[in-house]
Order: sequence, then C-alpha cells, then structure tokens
Amino acid sequence: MQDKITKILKAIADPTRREIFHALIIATTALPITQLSNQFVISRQGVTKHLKTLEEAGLIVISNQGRERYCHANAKPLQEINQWLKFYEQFWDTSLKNLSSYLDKKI
Amino acid sequence: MQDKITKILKAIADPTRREIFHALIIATTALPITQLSNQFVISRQGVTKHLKTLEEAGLIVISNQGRERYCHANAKPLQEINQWLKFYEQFWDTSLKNLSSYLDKKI
DNA sequence: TATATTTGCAACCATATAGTTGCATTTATT
DNA sequence: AATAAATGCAACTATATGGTTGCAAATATA
Repeated sequence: MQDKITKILKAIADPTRREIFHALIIATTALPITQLSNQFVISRQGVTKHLKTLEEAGLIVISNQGRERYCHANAKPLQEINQWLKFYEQFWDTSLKNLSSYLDKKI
Repeated sequence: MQDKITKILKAIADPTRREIFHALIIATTALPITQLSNQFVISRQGVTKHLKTLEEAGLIVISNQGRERYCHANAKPLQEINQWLKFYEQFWDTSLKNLSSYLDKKI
C-alpha cells in the first residue's frame, strides 16, 4: 500500500503520535499500554490506534508479557527522513536567495 | 489551527506533494501551474490543491504575473523538521541496543 | 472583437483519520 | 472460585483528505 517513508512521515505528522513517541523514547523503561495512555487525555483505545500506526512505521516495538503489552520506542526509522532531507539541505540556504533574485527580475 | 511543524510534516507526508515539491525545487525556473501540472497524471485542480497545502507550509511561494501564477520551491521550512529530528539522533543508534537488552531481560 | 489560455471556485465523491463507547477475552490477584 | 485489571475487537461518528468535474472570470492573442 504505502511506501516506508510515507508511513514514517504520516506517523510523525500527527501531534498526538509525536507526543506518544516522545513519551516512550524518554521513558527509562518500556511502558504497558494502560500506563502509557494514562499520560494522555484521549482514551486508551485512542492511544492503541496511534500505537498501531507507530508500530507499522517501525517507530515502536511492542512485546507481550502476560496480559500486558510493553511499548518501546525505536528512533531508527527517523534516519530515513534524515536521508530524505539530506538532498534538500543544499537548497535551504540558497533557495530563498534564488527566490528573491527571481522576484527582482520578474516582479 | 495546526502548528507549523505539523503543517510541514503533513505537507511532505503525501507522496504526490513530495513529487510536486521535488519537481519545483529541481526546476531551474519558476513554473506556472498548468505547465507544472502537465508533469502529473492528476488534474490541474488536483495539483492546485496540493500547491495550497505546500504554500501554507511555506514550502512553495507563488507569485502572480498576468494570468499566470509562478510556483517556486522554498526548502527553508524543512530545517524545522531537521531541528525536530536532531533531538532523536541520540537515540537512533542506541535505541535498538537498548531494545535488545530489554528483550534479553524480559523475554 | 472574437477566441483561446490560465486560473479559481464550488460542488461532489470515496476513503482515511482521529476519536468515541460497549463488550468480550485473557491473565492476575484475592 | 470469584473478582479485578489489561487488552483487543467491533461499531459508530465526525471531519479531513485526495481526488474529480463543471463553470465563470481574467488575461492574452488572432
């Protein structure tokens, strides 16, 4: 369906998911879903939905342990975004200069 | 409504918009909408919708000139994503190691 | 002036998304 | 064995999204 980078970008494009991801990555230990969802205003099931999206993007890993499911953040997929950005780095200093020179000429 | 980084991330989270942005940034000159949309399968109006999203994210600038509207890419807002990523850089080498040590202990 | 080109706007459609509630199931605890 | 806790699943809702078509308006061109 969707390619990897799209999944990753869509996952972090949502503010709530960024918050969830952040909470997990700064946590010293993996967190069970209920405990994690207590940190948020939305319902546990709402959090679970976001977790699924994050998991499909590879940004979290969930491991079962008895009746609990422990969530653990994995920042690695973010490298893919970094990679994507790398190409545009060459433009983000110069492009505005190019733009203004364009505007000088044409407007 | 939405904060800046969310707008930027949502803008580039769509594959078609990434393509449009790419086409514009590698173009040597600014492109009128019709000429730009000829490069894509979707309709001109479809492209226009994407352009609006990109414009609201600051990723393109449109300047009127007679009946034509010239589109120009601006990579600068991508720096914001780069900034966001910077914090997680410290995790993307170590987090998997942490994860496996966690799995060793608990599973 | 008549015609062609570039565009915006509006309506519409199908699907995705972000959230909710209710309930059943599995696993712990008493 | 009875109860409590953690979770998944399903149904539902409202809104956003990515696309379309049709048409009117502004601007060039013949």
